Order: sequence, then C-alpha cells, then structure tokens
Amino acid sequence: MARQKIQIKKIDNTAARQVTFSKRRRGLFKKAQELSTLCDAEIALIVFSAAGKLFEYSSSSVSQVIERHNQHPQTPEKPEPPSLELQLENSTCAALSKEIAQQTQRLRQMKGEELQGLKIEELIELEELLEAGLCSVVEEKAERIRTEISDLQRKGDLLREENERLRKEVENISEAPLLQQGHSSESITTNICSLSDPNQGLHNSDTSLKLGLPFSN
Amino acid sequence: MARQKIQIKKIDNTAARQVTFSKRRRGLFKKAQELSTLCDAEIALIVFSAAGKLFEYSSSSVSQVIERHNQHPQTPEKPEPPSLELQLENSTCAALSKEIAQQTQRLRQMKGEELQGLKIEELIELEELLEAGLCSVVEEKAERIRTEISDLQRKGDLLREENERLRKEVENISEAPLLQQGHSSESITTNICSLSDPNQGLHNSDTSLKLGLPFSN
DNA sequence: AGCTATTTATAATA
DNA sequence: TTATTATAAATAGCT
Repeated sequence: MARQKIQIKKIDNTAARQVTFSKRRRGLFKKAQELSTLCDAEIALIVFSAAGKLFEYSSSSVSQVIERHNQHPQTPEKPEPPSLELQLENSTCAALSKEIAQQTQRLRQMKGEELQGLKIEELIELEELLEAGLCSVVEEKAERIRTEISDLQRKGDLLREENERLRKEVENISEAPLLQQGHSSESITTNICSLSDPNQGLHNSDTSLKLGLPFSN
Repeated sequence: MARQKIQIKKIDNTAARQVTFSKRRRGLFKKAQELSTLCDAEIALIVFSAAGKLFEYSSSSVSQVIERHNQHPQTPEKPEPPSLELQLENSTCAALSKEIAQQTQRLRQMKGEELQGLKIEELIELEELLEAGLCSVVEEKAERIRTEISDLQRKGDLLREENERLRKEVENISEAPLLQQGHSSESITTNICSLSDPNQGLHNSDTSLKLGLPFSN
C-alpha cells in the first residue's frame, strides 16, 4: 500500500515477511483498539506468528471475551467442530481400542475364558491352536532345560577338573616335610570331589533326558 | 481519518457510531485476513458490538485458535507447538499401540511363536496357562457336544414317536376294507422306525459319552 | 530501526 | 444501507 501495490499472498522472502508481520500486526492492533474505543465494542484479537509466537489484544481481557464468545447463543451450527486432525486422532484411537478389545477377548478365549460365544467348530480350532502352542512351548522348554543342564554339567566338569588339580597340588605340597596342620579342611574338599565320577560328562545327553521329566507336566 | 481527523474516543451520536462500527469492522477484518495471508499467521478476531451482536473472523477456525491460545506455553519455543489436546491424543494412541504390541506378542507366545524372549520359569508358566486353557476348551467342547447330541436324540425320539403314531394310524386305516395301494412307501418308513429301540431315550447320557470320543482329540 | 511515495481506509456527506 | 470523495493513516520498498 505504498511505493507499490502488493498482491495479498504469502510473502516469500522470510525477512520481508517478518518485517511486514511486525508492521501490520501493530497496525491491526491499533485499528482494533480504535474500533473498541470509538464504537464501544468488546474485542479480542489473537495472533500466532508463523513461528508460533503469540500476540494478543483485547479491549477487556482475552479470557473474558472468549468466555462471552462461548456463552453466545448464536452459532447454531456446530458448537465445537473438532478439527479433522483431531477427528482422525480419535478415529485412530477408536480403531486401536477396538483392536485391543478383540485381542483381549482372544487372549481370554485362549485362557479358556468366555467360550460361550464360540461355535463348536471354533472351539475345535481353538483347541488345535492351543495344542500346537502347548507343543511348541513344551519343546522349547525341553530344549532350554537340556541346554541348561549341559551347561551346568560342563561347569561341574570344569570345577571337578580344577578340584583334581588342586588336590594333586595339595598332595605335592603335603609330600614336603611339613606338619599336617590344616590338612583336615583340605581333605573335606578332596573327599567331596572324589565322590563324583570324572567320566560322567560323557553321559550329559542321557542325564538331561532323564531330568527332562517335567516336559510332560 | 478522512475529511477530518477524529479523536479516538467513543462516538456520541448513535447512528454515526453504528456506521463507523460497520465500516471499521470490515476494514479490521480485511486487515486481519491480509495479515494472515501475507505472513502465514493464525488469527482469531472476536468482536461484540455495543448492542451485543457477535462478529468473528479467523484464518482457520475461532475454536481452534482459542484452543491453541489456551494451551499456549509461556515460552513459545517450538515453531508449531501441537496443542496439549493433540499431544494427549497422541500419547493415548501411543499407549494403545504399545498395549496392542504387548498383546500381539502374548498371543504369539500362546501360539508357540517367539518363545526366545522367555525364561524357563516363564515358559513353564505359559505351559501351565495353555494347559489350563486347553482343559477349559476341551470341557466346554465336551459340554457342547453332549448338549448337541442330547438335542439330536430328543428330536429323534420325537420323530420316532410321531412315526409310531403315524404307523398306528396307517394300520387303523388299513383295517378299513380298502385296497393296499400306496402301502409300500409307508412300509419303508415303518421299517426304518422299527429298527430303533423306542427305549433308547433312557440311555441318552451313556450314548453321548460314547460319542464323546472326539473330546480327547 | 527510520523515511516517504503511494496505497488504503475512512469521515463526512449525499 | 450504499456511494462518493477529500483526507488521514497505513505501509512497501529503501536506507
């Protein structure tokens, strides 16, 4: 509106846009204030800059005008037309909730609850599903226990070897012309070690299978 | 601002005030619209005339801007701070999604999939859960099949009684001095009926239990 | 931030 | 209300 007429469209140049925003915003606020004074009007003006900064003017207080606006009997169309974005969010939430409800029911059915709603055919399918799942779980458990037992036996073997080594070391030391003080505690360890069969590591798989009894529980 | 400069104070003359209100209001709205377009600003402008009439303008929707205004943080850091309501929606969605993910994993585990993440103790619990569920399902199925069979047998009994009644009726009619035409088709029905033991209704429960073999499938 | 040539808004009037 | 128009105000492009 000066030097040159401009098109009312978004100003591309960022700096120029910010300057214009500043100038016109002040002009707008001034006009609003003048209107309210001259004509005894109640005005609220809320402006968010493109950067999200808030500017506001009100002849009284913004909250007061908003309150009056909310209480205004007019606006018979939509009291609160939720934005499309919000509607989408809500519909997304609704869809998610529905999915949760379905999954929850399915989980209950798999736990043997709320079976009334199922037909015999569905019950049979569910039974087969549960049996397959149970079978997988049992197999996984068996595999885990086998591994666990193998690990423990391997560690046991290592400990036994270590003990054997220590026992021999003690024997060697004992051959030295020293008194046999403190030998009692060493003998306990030695005795415990000698109770175990040093060859039992070879039977690992058999042993784990015997211990696998809980598989059929 | 024309012909003569005016003082910015309430216009005494009512008519003049209304005219000025009308003109300036339009000018103000135009300026607001220009600012929002030129500078990509979000604007809400609420004006109550002295007579209490509401005029409003917004670049988007008044409610939306008011909402943004209400939720505006004291320090506007973000270029586009999503309203708290939206954040809540999003967090709700996130929570729901998380729950769905958990349920989905649980369902898979119950179907015997993705068991790697479970400890042996958890596998055992899962196994017990599946066994309990399977047991319930099997019992429910057995009950359903029992009921189904009882129903079918009851209906069969009714049909047999009806057939018996019809057979006797036919016999009575046959005693009349008519030719035995058309008796052949009746006799088939009668023969079929006579194959069944009219007392077998008493054995309903036993029979259903025998037929209950699929329970252990 | 100021300046100023122009455009725009508008007060008075019809 | 609307239209006209003289004038005040606002402001786009520059510093």
